[in-house]
Amino acid sequence: MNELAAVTALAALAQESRLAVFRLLVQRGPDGYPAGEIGEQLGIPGPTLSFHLKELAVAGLVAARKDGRFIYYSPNFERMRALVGYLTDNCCSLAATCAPECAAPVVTRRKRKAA
Amino acid sequence: MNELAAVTALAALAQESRLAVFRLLVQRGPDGYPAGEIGEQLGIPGPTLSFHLKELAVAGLVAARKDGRFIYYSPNFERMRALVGYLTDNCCSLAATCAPECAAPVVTRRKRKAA
DNA sequence: TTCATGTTTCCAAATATATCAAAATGTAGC
DNA sequence: GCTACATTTTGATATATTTGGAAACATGAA
Repeated sequence: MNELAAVTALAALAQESRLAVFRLLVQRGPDGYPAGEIGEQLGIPGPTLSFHLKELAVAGLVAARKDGRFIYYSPNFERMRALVGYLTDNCCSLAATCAPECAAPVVTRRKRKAA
Repeated sequence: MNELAAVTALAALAQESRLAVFRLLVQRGPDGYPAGEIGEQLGIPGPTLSFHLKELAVAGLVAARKDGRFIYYSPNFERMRALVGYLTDNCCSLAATCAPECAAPVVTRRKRKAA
């Protein structure tokens, strides 16, 4: 993930409604929810929700799958993982400062340069 | 870290200049850089930089320390760690989906409830 | 005090974002 | 075809963010 992609993803999550939408989708898992269901659960009117879903989709954080008249939105875990990876790699000091789950990480994710 | 704090921190990082500033400070470490040095390294005019530094400070991501005529800005690693923790806890599916450094996390960061 | 320097505040303009009513699009069933 | 429903697009408006010049503020040195 490059800087532009990171900024885009961060901006997508840096908004109350969108963060709520994304959290809801994460809770739900890969099946996702149709737009209407999301709007109902969070009390967001259609056009507003549509606007926010598009932002999340542009940032690559959610995927849309059409099924009949419904459009199911689901979280892109891979993308989210990439964002967290970017933050830990670039925005924390050394090694595992921002990877709290790891007591003592031994290997990093970086590819070794050819000698 | 609650939702509001998360949104604030995400918004602080969701801007090209600010992300660059924060990355620079992280690279630098706890000693920090005076504002002028940051501006010079990144080519950001004084008033603009001041505005961005304030945003980062309000979000709790940087600390300011005065030393003579200089104001040294340094990253708040604890805060960043909290943000990454929030994201992994709330915005990733199960367990370690977004903690790439960990092959098999055994313990979580959560405090055990008193029995 | 005066000067030079580092940084911020003030201000105004340009740009971007958020919201939602109304209209449009797409789809399923009749 | 028509109707009903799910969702998006349009378009207008309100609000917020970003930018940087000029001026102000703060500090240290002479």
